[in-house]
Parts: sequence; structure tokens; C-alpha cells
Amino acid sequence: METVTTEEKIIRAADKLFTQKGYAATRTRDIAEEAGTNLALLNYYFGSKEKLFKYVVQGKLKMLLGAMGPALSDEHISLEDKISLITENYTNLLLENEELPIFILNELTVNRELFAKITQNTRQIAQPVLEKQLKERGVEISTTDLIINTLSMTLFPFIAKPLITSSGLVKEEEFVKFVTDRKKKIIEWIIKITI
Amino acid sequence: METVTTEEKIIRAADKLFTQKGYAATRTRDIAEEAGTNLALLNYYFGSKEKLFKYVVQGKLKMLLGAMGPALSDEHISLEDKISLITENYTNLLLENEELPIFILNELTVNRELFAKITQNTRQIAQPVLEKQLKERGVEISTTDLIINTLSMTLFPFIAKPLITSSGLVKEEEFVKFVTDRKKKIIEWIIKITI
DNA sequence: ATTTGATTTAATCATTTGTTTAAATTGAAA
DNA sequence: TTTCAATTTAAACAAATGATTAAATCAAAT
Repeated sequence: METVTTEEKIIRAADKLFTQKGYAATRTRDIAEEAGTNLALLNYYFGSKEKLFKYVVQGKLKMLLGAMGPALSDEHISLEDKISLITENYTNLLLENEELPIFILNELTVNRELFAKITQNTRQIAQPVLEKQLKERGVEISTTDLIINTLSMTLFPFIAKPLITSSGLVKEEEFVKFVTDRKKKIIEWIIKITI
Repeated sequence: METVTTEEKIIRAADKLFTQKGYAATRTRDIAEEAGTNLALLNYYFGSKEKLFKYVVQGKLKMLLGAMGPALSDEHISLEDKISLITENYTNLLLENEELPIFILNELTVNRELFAKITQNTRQIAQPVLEKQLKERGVEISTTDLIINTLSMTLFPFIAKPLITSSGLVKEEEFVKFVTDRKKKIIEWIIKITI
């Protein structure tokens, strides 16, 4: 049997509720109840709701950026394979964490300072390599447009899922197939655009 | 001089704060203060915080869908012009209302039922016309992919603006130029993909 | 000028919410 | 077994928050 410490139980409960409802709408009492512990333990272990939130957010953000960083900055991975890796990694990640992007982007809007440091690193390493690879190909598209187009087409269906499904564009039960099929298409589209 | 009723002042204040901070984080007292009125007037005119919120959301949602609906269902507008209209309309709309998409998508995640009715209409009218136009062209892409790709590339920069700017991909002061320049590019890209 | 209904104000209520406190319990070390 | 720190519990506190009330003010109609 796996033993889960009280601290870990609180983290998991907080993760679930914060991601689901956002910071402001989540009650410390609900976290405690979800964790099956006492309300006071939240402050005993983490000091405050806000500190617990930051802990959770840091983890989520690393998750989100971790799916992109390493692939981008490797010189030995071709442009095609990079696009491929990004769409593949993100699609898989978001299939397991559908609320992740909206959660991050929403809290990011309110709490911008919190994120600046973590995000900058990734780009500064990745961008020069990408630019070099694009130049070698004699491509007219900018690195920025390439990255944003890839992320757009990959992430948008997850971000806009409630709009897409409730409008009937894609049925709820077909969603997984829809984004899975898109993985291959996106690479083709990006290549058509880029070359 | 323009005369603004108290009711209108409350709506504008609520609009601003709800869009900026979301439902849960917005305090009725802040709305009253922002409107320059008394707290009790909010309940006098709208009954409750929730009713006021729904009023605001309905307006925002119509705004968002209104930028797409009419263009799509018109048989006399060519495919190119439709893509063109959507990116043009949305880019302009979101330049004036940058927080709009994240606000809608976030609240939509929590409050799904509220939106179902309004969104369904738009698609049911538009999709058949689009499908016909695509078939006439002998194009292999699906209507769904076409719509989602166009929306992705147009909306994503606004949705992910905090991530894009704080990561340094696009500088805050260059953002307007960036999305404005993208308008033309998106149309070219979509055509490359579609044809 | 008076009346009447709509609007506004100030004060208060009841509940929720994040946090703290002090006592109880547990479990390992001496 | 005793001791002692770490952990857990139950209760309470103070502030914040959505809502309500009753009185005051205003503006138009009579």
C-alpha cells in the first residue's frame, strides 16, 4: 500500500481545486475536506492559502514549460522533429490535464510578476537555436510566428474546449480523437506554411 | 454632456471588474465604488451579484460571437474573404478588449450550462454554407479544422498574451504591431493550408 | 404646495473565510 | 516507562462579504 503524507494529501487536494476553480473561488476549508484533513493543517504546513497556491502554480508552470524547453534548444533535433515533439508532448500532456492551460493563463493575467522569471529562461535558450535552423532553410517566417503558430494550433482546442464542444463543433466524446488526429495534421500544416 | 444613469454606471463598473478579475475575485463593494454609487444600489437594480454577472457575461458573449456569425453564413462571401473577415474582426475587437477571451473561456469552464444556448445558434447556420464552399473547391480539410485553425492563429496571441510578453517572445510595446501584422499573414497561411 | 413613487443613503445583519490558539494525541528517543 | 517534539484536533477570532432594512432625498404629477 502506498503511504501518502498529510502534506502530500493537502498538495493534491489544493492542486485539484485550484486548477478546477481558480484561486479566488477555492476555499481553504474545501481543500482540507478534499484532503481528508483538518483545516488548521493547511496553515501548519504551508503558512497560508497564498503560499500553498504558489507552490501548486510553480509545479503546473514547470509542467507546461517542461514540455517545450528541452526539445527546442537541442541543435541536433531537426525543425520538423521539433514541431513534432511540441505538438506531441503538449497534446499528450493536456489530454491528461485539460484544465491546465486555462488555469495558468487566467491566473497569469491577474498575477503577472509571479511568472516572469521561469518563463524567460526557456525562451532565451531556445530562440537562438531555432533562428539558426530557420536561417539555414532560407525561410521567410519569423521564429516568433513559427512558435506561436505551433502553440496556437496545438493548445487552442484545449483552451477553447468548452466553446468548441458546447457549440457542437466537436462532440464531447469525439474530442480525444479530434486532438489526437490533429497532431499529424498540425505538423503538415506548419511545414506547408513554413516552407 | 452625456448623462449616464446609475444603472448604466453599475453595469460599466461591473463589466470592467468582472472582466479584469473574474467573478469570484470581484467584490460587490468594489463595483459600487468603481461606479461611484452606493453598495445597496447594486442589489436594488440587479437583485444580486450573480444576476449582475450574468447580465455582463451575456453582453460579452454576444460581442465575441457577433464578430463571427454574420460573415460565416453568407453564401455570397468567398472563402478567402470569410477568413479575412474573421481575423480582421476578431483582431480589431480584441485589440479593444484584450481580456475578453480569457475571461469568457475561464468563466465558461466553471459555468458551462449558461452558454450552451447562445453558442449553438451560430454554428448551425454557418457550417452548412462553409461545407458547401469547401466542397466546391475540392479541398481535403474539414470545416472544423478550418474554423479552429483560423480562430487559433487569430485568438491565441491575445489569450496567451501574458505568457508571450512575459517570456519576451513579443515585447509589450510591440504587441499591437505584432497582431496587426499577423492579420495579413494568417490569411496567407490558411490559404496555403487549405488549398 | 402636496402627494406619490422612484431613487439614494447609512447602518446593520448573517454568513463565510482565512487564520490562530491552546489543548490533545502520537510516536520515537532516552 | 518517561520525555519531548512533531502532528493533529476542536474551537474561536477578526475581518471581509453579499445582502437587507428603514429612513432620507428627489423629481414629477396633481
